[in-house]
Amino acid sequence: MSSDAPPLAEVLRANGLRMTAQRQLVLDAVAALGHATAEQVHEAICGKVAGVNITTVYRTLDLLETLNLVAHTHLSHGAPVYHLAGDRGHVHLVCHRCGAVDEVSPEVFGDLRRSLEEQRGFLLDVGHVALFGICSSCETVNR
Amino acid sequence: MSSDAPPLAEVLRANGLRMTAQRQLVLDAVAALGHATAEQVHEAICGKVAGVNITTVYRTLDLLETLNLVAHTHLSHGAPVYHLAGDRGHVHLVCHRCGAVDEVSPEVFGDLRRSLEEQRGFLLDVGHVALFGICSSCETVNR
DNA sequence: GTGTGTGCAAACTATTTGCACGGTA
DNA sequence: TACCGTGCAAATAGTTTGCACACAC
Repeated sequence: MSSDAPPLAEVLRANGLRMTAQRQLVLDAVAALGHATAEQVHEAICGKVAGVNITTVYRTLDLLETLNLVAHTHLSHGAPVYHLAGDRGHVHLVCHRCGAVDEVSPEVFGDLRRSLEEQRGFLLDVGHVALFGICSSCETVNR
Repeated sequence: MSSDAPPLAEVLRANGLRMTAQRQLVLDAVAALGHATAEQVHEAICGKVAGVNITTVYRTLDLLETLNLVAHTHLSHGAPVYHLAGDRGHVHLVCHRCGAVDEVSPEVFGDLRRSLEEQRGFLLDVGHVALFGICSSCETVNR
């Protein structure tokens, strides 16, 4: 599970980049939150230390994505959601009604992936997929 | 194919709304474009007649969606893409590399849908799904 | 004539960019 | 010391809202 904590300093170093507190904070926040928007990451960091700018969060998320430490997915309203790249391959289930985000194993995509590749020559990127629908809670509660 | 052109005037009338040139233009543009952002719809209309405001396009798309004449899907970068509600159920394949948008029948979701419902009680809304990956063109051309 | 729909402009949210300063290496 | 990274503020993109006028009914 937590076997491969990303060696941030090393990765940065290897790319001629510098290790900074902000970068560690952003990476930690993403890891802690599971999946979160840039704004949510910013808020989480502000809860710990003051003075980290939202701009820096955006830039750092972008950087971390380039370094393949985090990845982003497009959920509902267009706010990209970031998560650890190690989590790549998990699929988001977004509830239309309550907005809850659940995750499933990409294994459920097995057949679909094969079909798309055969029928369309389309190489599905499972890690970037968001599925919409009604979650079990909402389904039970209402109507 | 074009058997069920939406009777816009009727639907509007039935809801106590008024028929206007703008509303017809927006609906026509969505139908003609297949899937397009609000801005693209606006541009398409401006190509025909001048003087239709982008604000009106947004408002009209929203209205047409309420009337179930069009629906929107979230593709890549956060700009919602509108299409005829009759097309609902088609699935978007978005290419990470070239941005091309292809469509497939929701039938390919058959098994997945069943799995999600059984495993998670999640009712998949196929019409709102966008899948990301590499399209056949990009796959062939470049590696 | 009456009230809805539209156009214009401004407000708003989310994100990006420019520039000077501060901190890492 | 040298240059990268950050903070601040302004710019940008996408979308929404307020208000007065115009048009559908």
